[in-house]
Amino acid sequence: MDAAIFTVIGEPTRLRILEALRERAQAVGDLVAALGSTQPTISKHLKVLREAELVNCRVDAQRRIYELNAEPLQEIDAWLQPYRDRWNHSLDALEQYLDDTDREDE
Amino acid sequence: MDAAIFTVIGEPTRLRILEALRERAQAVGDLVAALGSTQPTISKHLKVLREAELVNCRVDAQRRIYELNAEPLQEIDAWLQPYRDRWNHSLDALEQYLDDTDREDE
DNA sequence: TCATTACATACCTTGACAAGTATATACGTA
DNA sequence: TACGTATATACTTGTCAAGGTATGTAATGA
Repeated sequence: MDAAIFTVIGEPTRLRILEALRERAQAVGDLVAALGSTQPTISKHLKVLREAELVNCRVDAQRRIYELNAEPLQEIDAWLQPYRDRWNHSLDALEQYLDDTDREDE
Repeated sequence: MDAAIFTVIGEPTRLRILEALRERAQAVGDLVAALGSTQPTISKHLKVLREAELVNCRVDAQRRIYELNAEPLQEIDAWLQPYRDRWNHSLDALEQYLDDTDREDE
C-alpha cells in the first residue's frame, strides 16, 4: 500500500474539496467561495488532487469545472479489509463471550 | 470527518508499523529490526500512533509490547460509504449501458 | 483592440515534521 | 551496587509543504 493517497486526503482543505465535489461538480470560483480560501490556494490543492486522479477537470469557457473521481479511493477500501477482519474477529469474540455468559445463566 | 487520522497513516513508516503489528504484537526493538530505522525514530512514530489510539502498549519488563488497535480505522470505513455508493452507481450505469447494448443486438 | 473574468503558476516566507545524535529513565542481572 | 538492556525524550538540523502576493494566460464581451 502506498501511503501517498493518505497524505493527499490528509490535508483538511483537500478533504473538504472532495466532500464539496461529492455534492456536485463545481468551478474553482465556487470552491473558493464555499471553502473560504484564496483562489491560488484552492488551485494548488486541486492540482494535487488532479495528480492523484481524485478529480477530473473539464473546460467551460473561462471556467474549469472540477468533478470528483472516487475510484482511487477503492485502494483504501481494499487496504481496510484485513483490519475489517479484525473488527469482525473481535465481534466474534464478543459474541462468544456473550454466548458463554448466557450459558452460565442456564 | 477529521483529516487527522489520514495524516497519521499517511507517513510511510507509520503505515509499515501498522502492517507489521497486524501480523503480531511486537516490542519496539522488533520493529526497529523489522523496519530498519533507528530506535528513536520508531519510538516517535509509535507515540503518534498511540495518541491516535491506533496502537496500545503494555509493559513487559524493560520492553514495551505494542499491539494494533484497528478500531479508529472504522471511521475511515464509514467515511468511504458515500464514495462506495458512487462506485456502485457507476457500476449500475455500466450495467445499464451493457443492457442497452445487448438490446440493440436483439 | 482593450478591459474583465477565471484560473494557473512563480516566488517567497513560514511552520511543521521527520531523522539523527545525545541523553534520561526504568528494569534486570551479576 | 554497578552495569547492560530497552525505550522514551530533548535538541538540532534539513526538508517539504501550505499559504500569501504578484503575475502570467486564456477566454469573453464591449
